[in-house]
Amino acid sequence: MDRVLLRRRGDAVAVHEADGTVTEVPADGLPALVRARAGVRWVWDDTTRWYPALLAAGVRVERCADLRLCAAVLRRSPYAGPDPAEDPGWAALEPVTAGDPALFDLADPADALDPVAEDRRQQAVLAASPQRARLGLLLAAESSGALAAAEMTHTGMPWRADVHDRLLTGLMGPRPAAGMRPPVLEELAGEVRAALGTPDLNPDSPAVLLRALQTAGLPVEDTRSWTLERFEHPVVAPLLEYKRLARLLAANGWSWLDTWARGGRFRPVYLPGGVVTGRWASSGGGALSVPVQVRPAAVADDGWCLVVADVAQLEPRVLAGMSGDTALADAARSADLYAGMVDAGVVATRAEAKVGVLGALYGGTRGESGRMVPRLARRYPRAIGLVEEAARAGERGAVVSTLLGRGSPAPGAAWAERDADLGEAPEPGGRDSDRARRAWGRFTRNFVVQGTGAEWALCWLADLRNRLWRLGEGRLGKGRLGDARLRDARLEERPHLAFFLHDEVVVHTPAGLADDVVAEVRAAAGTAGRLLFGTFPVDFPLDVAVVRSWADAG
DNA sequence: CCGCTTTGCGCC
DNA sequence: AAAGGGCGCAAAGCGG
Repeated sequence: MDRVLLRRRGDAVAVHEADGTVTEVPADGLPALVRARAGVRWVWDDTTRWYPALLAAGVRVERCADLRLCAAVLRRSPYAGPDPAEDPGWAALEPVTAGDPALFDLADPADALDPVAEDRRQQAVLAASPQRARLGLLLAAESSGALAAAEMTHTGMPWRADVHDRLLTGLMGPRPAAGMRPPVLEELAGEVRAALGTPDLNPDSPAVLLRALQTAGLPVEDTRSWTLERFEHPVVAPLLEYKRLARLLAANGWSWLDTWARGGRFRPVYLPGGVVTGRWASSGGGALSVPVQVRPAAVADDGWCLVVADVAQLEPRVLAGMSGDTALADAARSADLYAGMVDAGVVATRAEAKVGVLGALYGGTRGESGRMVPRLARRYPRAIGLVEEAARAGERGAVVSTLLGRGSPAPGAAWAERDADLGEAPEPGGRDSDRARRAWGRFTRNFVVQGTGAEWALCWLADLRNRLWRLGEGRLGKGRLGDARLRDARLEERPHLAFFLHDEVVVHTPAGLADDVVAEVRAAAGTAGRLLFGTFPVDFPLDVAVVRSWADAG
């Protein structure tokens, strides 16, 4: 496959071919060049600096290598090892977003880096890796994720502001003037003030509210809703309702609509590789926590629908695969892994199975979770052994790795942070440091599973992205649009990814292709399983729904 | 006045 | 009923 590197040269772009020849095109000629060369893997410093403009010009890229993201993976990977030859500028390079001043900055730090040398270095590191196949897959998946992320920001999630507005109005009354409370919230605030005998109380202030609650005789140390729920007092009901609505107003109210859901689309900014485990982070709009409450506003365009798919119990299935635990994989043969554990007689109830598995993944030690884990360890020694070993490694300060070779950060500054998080003064005798060590062990325990789960999801997304494109190609070519339109059919005119969150995707598709999309979503999950675990028999069943509104899924 | 931290809560 | 991992965000609070 051709590997062609693009490099900015003032107003032009230098095009470096695999055979070493270099040509230059003016920047505005790039979309045509990229469109003309299907099948190329485009190598560039950072997808966020190249791809949005191509998408805006109607050009979709099939493959790329994102040197920034790949450098970050290699920097920490135990399959690569530290490379003193890396220019530290790569570690300092930040992604950019539209409207970001850095985009228009003449002194973009990316331009001081040498992508040709960096690509050569990365290829050499990969070639020397003892786990070349896995690490190569991870780099490809990470880069593909960068493409998918840019595409989803470009196309956005269909979002009906009118539906969202009706929903808000129905819950809290009409939109108030800036800085005022909506009527229902004002009313609830009044009830809270009356119940506490504090006519001037601002319920938005936790400190003030806490003092008022204590003065009213409630023995609380904080104002969290699950703390309040424990008490019978006239203030509890209106206060909980106030908090629920105030939260919705602040996080996904009218100002969120104004800012993030303009033009009929919600366009979050995804940050691939933004979490140490390899999960994506997001910036702006709170894409990682779109409350169930507002999902009715995500409605497909007329004549289109949403295909919503999520993986049931991704992490325990991934654990079965990476540990080669056939007993756990047997339980995972069931569409409900927890039910599979009950059927196998490991635990008595589904609830026990769930709490036990979560305890194993997160390091739960107390309560029912702590009691369940030893039972699971007897039945699933390889799976539990893998996470226990990851925890022990973290406790002694060692680095752990995902299946494909994403390395955990070394403990160091983070240990000090963890101590600070616990909010306790250092004690002589090492109790705090033991506590920090165990906390780090819980992190590394979870890292290997969460991180490998993120790798599965990346492979799923990458394969699905290509399948959706081809699906659009075939149907548009044969069908309604005809050959002339085919070449010009943009991403947003075909079935496309609209949203992604850890283990869930939403595809926006012409209604007539929905069944094909469902098949492709399932096929892509099969691909991801084989890419990570080969022939090891672990299933990744999906819950899939074809709906008009996101709220109708699940 | 700004910018950072804390609090509380949404998601997987 | 809460616990155990990972996040982002808004408002309030606070220090400079």
